[in-house]
Amino acid sequence: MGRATWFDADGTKRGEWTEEEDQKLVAYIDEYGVGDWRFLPGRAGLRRCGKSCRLRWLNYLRPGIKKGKFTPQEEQAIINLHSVLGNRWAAIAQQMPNRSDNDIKNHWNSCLKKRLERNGLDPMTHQPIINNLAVKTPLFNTECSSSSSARASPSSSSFSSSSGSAHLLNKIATGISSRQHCVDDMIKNILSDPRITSIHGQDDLEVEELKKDDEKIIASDYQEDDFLMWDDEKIRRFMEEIGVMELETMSYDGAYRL
DNA sequence: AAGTGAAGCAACCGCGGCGTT
DNA sequence: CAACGCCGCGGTTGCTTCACT
Repeated sequence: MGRATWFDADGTKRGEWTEEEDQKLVAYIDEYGVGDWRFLPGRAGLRRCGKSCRLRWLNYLRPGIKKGKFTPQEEQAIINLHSVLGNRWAAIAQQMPNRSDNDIKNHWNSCLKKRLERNGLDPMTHQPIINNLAVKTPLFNTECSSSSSARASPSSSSFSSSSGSAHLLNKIATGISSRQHCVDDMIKNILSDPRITSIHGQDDLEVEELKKDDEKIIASDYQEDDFLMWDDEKIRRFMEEIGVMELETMSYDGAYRL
C-alpha cells in the first residue's frame, strides 16, 4: 500500500518507501541518532527530503511503534483525550507512546469519528446531535476548548482546513501550545483520573474489567452512549476539577481576535 | 466472478511557531 | 527587530484491500 514512486525536479524521491531505504534510515539513526533532518538523507545515502525521512521514522520505523488494530482500551482513551484536547493529535499521541500521531489521526478520521456520528454524537464537540445540530454547552463552544470551538454545523463531519473554523481551531491550539507547561499539567491530571483513560496505571484486574466491558459494548454494537462520552455535567465537573476552567480564563485574546 | 463503494493506511502539503542571523 | 529557514503539526490525498451486491 502507499503512493506511487516519483521524483521531483531536483531528483528527490517521493512516494512509497522501499525496504532498502528503511534499512538505510534505521541504520543511520541507530549509529548517529536523530539529528538535523536537513542533512540526514544525504548522510544516510537517501534521495529523500528530510521531512519525508522524519515522517517515515516517527510513524513507522522508530522503536516501540505499534502497528495494527487499536484495542478497545486504546480507542476509549483516544475518544476521551479527544474530548478534552481536540484535534491535537501530537498531544494525544504523547499519552500513547506506542502509537504515532498519524496513526491515531487516521484511526479517528476513518473509524472513531464515524462511530460517534452513528451514535448521534458530534465528533468535534462530543455532544449529542439534536435535529442535526450538536447541543451546545458553554464549555465547548466558547474560547477554551481546543477542539470544540469548531461550530457544530449541520454537516458537522466535514471540517475543511480552509474553513474559518479550522483556522480558529489552529489559532486556539497554537495558543494552548504556547502554554505547553499548562497543557502538560492538565494532561497529567487527566491521566491521573481513572475515568479518562484506561491505558495508564491500571492493574490487571482493572484491565480485565475493562475488557469485559468492552466485550459487552462490542456485542451490543456500541449502543451504549455512556461508553462514548460523559454527559455535559460530568464533563463540566471534571474540567473544573482539573483546572481547565482556569486555563480557559487565561489570555487567549490574540487567538480569538481574528 | 466482476463491479463498486467503504475502510484503512501511508505519505504529501501547507501553515505557523520558533530559533537564528 | 525584521527576514529567513527549519521543524512539527494537522489536514488531505491517493492507493490498496475488503466487503457487499
